Amino acid sequence: MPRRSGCPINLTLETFGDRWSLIVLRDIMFGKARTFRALLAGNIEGIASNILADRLARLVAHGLLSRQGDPAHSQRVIYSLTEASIGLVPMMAMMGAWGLRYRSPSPELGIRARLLEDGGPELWAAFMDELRHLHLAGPEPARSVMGELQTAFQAMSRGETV
Amino acid sequence: MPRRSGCPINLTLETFGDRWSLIVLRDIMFGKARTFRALLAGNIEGIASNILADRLARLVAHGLLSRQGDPAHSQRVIYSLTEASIGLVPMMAMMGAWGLRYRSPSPELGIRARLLEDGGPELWAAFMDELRHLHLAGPEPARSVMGELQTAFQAMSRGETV
DNA sequence: GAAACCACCTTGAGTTTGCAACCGGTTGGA
DNA sequence: TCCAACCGGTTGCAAACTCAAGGTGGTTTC
Repeated sequence: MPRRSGCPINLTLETFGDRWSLIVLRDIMFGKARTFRALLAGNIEGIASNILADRLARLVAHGLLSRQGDPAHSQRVIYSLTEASIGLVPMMAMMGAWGLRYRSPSPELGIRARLLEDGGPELWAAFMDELRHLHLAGPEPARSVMGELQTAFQAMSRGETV
Repeated sequence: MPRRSGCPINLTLETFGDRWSLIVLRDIMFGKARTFRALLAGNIEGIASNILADRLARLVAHGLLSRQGDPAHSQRVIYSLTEASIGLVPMMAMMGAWGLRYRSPSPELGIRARLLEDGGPELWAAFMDELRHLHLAGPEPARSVMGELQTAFQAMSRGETV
């Protein structure tokens, strides 16, 4: 694949500079969906199946996802994050923080971005360890950032102030 | 404009989730190009003029750039960053950091990403103050991050180790 | 008065997107 | 043994977008 330039920002954009790739990664990262059907059904933006199929293949080709069969279900395919996509956590946090500040998201979806921003590098590291446990068979971490995000989201959905 | 969802990451993607918008912002932010011609000529990825025209208009419409005529040259247009696009500095730093780590950029272009990552929030804040001075008539800051990046880039281009 | 420069537009071919319907194979329950 | 539900996708199609090349009308400089 010919690169437009060797600039790091450009290389990042060439990898997932479109309107869907990061959405798919977000769903796998925060939404716990790991299969084609789960991603298709769980996506709130309403991704089309052909676009999802294309992006999953592309992300696997770029090394941001790995693809393995489920031993129990011969036709089920499970997608996992890789070290490269887990490395996107800080960038996701910053993107969420920007959207939170300048684009007025819905409150219950914005709370996760706020927690992720406020937590800073320490929380990102804990979350990345958790993702390594879930996707790369890393050791089980003491802290569950996923649980904290989930709890805050549910509280917010009930209309509480966090 | 109908939003696909209220998720902050999605809203961010809807604003500049394509292969060129951030490239244009990068050139204005780090490359000091402020006019159509300068952006067209200075862009190392070879952006086409119609794409540049489209993205400039779109970025202005989204509030990421402002557009003003040059009093000295009636037909010259000068584009400036806004508070919202200056707020992208941390995200740009993170994107550069990811590209640096996982995409092996060219050394002379990678050095800026490394400096920006290593500098952390303190350096980002200094850079943002400098951009406010250059684009929003803010007070002149004591530190010139732009100069530091430039110096490092030139040293790297000469083959020195930084 | 001519040449260079200015922001941007037009054209036309090729690519990508989004939607809806569909596919053959697998699984779990009756 | 049958069947409905589920599995990861694929196909056809129209609309939208992308791109390079070349051009536009006007302004500034020499």
